[in-house]
Amino acid sequence: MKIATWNVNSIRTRLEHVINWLNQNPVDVLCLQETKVIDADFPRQPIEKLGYHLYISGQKAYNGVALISRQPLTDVSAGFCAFLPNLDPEIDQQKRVITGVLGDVRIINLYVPNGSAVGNEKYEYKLRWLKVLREYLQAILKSDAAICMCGDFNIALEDKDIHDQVKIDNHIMASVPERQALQDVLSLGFADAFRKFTAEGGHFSWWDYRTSAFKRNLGWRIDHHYLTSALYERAKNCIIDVEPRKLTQPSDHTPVIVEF
Amino acid sequence: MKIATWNVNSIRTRLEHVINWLNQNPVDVLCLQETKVIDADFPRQPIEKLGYHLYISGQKAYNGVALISRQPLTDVSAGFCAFLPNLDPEIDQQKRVITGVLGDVRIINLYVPNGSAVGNEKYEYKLRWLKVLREYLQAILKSDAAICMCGDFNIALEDKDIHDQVKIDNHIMASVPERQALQDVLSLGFADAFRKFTAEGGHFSWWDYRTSAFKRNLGWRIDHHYLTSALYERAKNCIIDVEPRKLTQPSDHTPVIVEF
DNA sequence: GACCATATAG
DNA sequence: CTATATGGTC
Repeated sequence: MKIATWNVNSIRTRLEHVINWLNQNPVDVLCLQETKVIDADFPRQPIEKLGYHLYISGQKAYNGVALISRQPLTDVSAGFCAFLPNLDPEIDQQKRVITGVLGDVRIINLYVPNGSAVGNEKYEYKLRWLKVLREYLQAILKSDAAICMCGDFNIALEDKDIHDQVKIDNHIMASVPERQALQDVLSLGFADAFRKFTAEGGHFSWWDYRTSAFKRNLGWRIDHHYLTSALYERAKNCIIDVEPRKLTQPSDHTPVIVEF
Repeated sequence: MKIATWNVNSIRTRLEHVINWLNQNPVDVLCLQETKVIDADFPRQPIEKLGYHLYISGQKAYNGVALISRQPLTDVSAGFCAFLPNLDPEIDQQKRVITGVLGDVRIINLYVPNGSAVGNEKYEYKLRWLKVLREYLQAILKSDAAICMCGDFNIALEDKDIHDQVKIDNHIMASVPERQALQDVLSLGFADAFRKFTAEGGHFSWWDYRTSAFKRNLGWRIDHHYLTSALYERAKNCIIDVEPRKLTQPSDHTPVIVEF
């Protein structure tokens, strides 16, 4: 089973890239983030014409997540409230969570808030959101054992996940509080699939559009697959496909694929 | 000598179309309107690399005219005030006029105000502008005999220059006062090059982007070459090239070419 | 309908 | 730098 994650930065702008990539990379599930489109306007036909099933949770202009699956998924739901019914539903106004089950694996597709800059309002929201994510996973873990939680986490846990031209100190996506908040999430029993196979740094999944960051390979590894232990044991490989970032009008992120 | 006029509706968006068209249509002078760019940002290199000389008068977002010429032009100037120094310079804030001389022909490239809707403020400006144009031409006629005045006039002088699905009565670009204002201009001694060769209606140079107007051929002939009498006699043909309007991301106007 | 400006986000 | 929303123009 192959599960990929890709922040496409607008599915409508990136539709051709996604279709071409799926044709060349027949994964079982492709998790998209930043689809940036309401459900009614999602380009559903072109995906389904390729033989995939589609599950989406989008909004206007921002955020938005989608699951593209070769086989039908079961128990699909969007938002934290699906597993935390007592939660203030306001947390699900931003469409950042969608989940479904394939075989014995629950896939959780996340678009973690970026946070803008350390200390501001959006940063506080990011930390609060990660706390809710932890509760959400606790609820899910009551019923599901094999979980693949993937997506754009907007956090690089280790300095070696970040190019060396940036002052990491208190930088958004690398600050101690957000790293700690993510570690608190992972402490429920998740491990980074990529790090099972690759120890060294210099592997990135996101390069800022600005300052020719990709050309200079000034990237960050912020798109992850976090697996519960039994699934982590089954992981056969986890690779970053840099090719789509080389295309014209690329997303600033590139796909990451785990195989079981 | 071939002189073309083309409202490109943004030279930056249409640069490739213009380059391809020039390669396939080696005219002596191409007059552009609605370049929509300040002079500093005009894509000068790609035009000059093709072997053309470039003379521009642009502004931010709106209007803007340019002369693209195989040979250098002489006596190039922009704005009405170049020939009417006592005029309030405010009239030249909108970049709608550029002129230059090739051989014995003075080319005047115009972007006549659209006028928005009959009776409103912009319409009054259009009528005032056409009065100033008349004075401008009177000044030029003191020194120049052979004049090719071309561009987007935003006026269809005859009903047969307009498709038959529109209520022409008092319609902008067809109202009596603006037609009269243009006739007053032409009465200085100008004649429509296109009508030297083609009497029938149904020939258009502009089709609204909306309501699939081009597909249904619901167009207007509002882009013209008006020639002084001696030059009118020398005119060998005048044709509308509809092809560029068929391209993807086209301008809403298409080129018109006169040959002497 | 397509373009530009501005604002916001990343 | 590359997206989207809104408002203005044609």
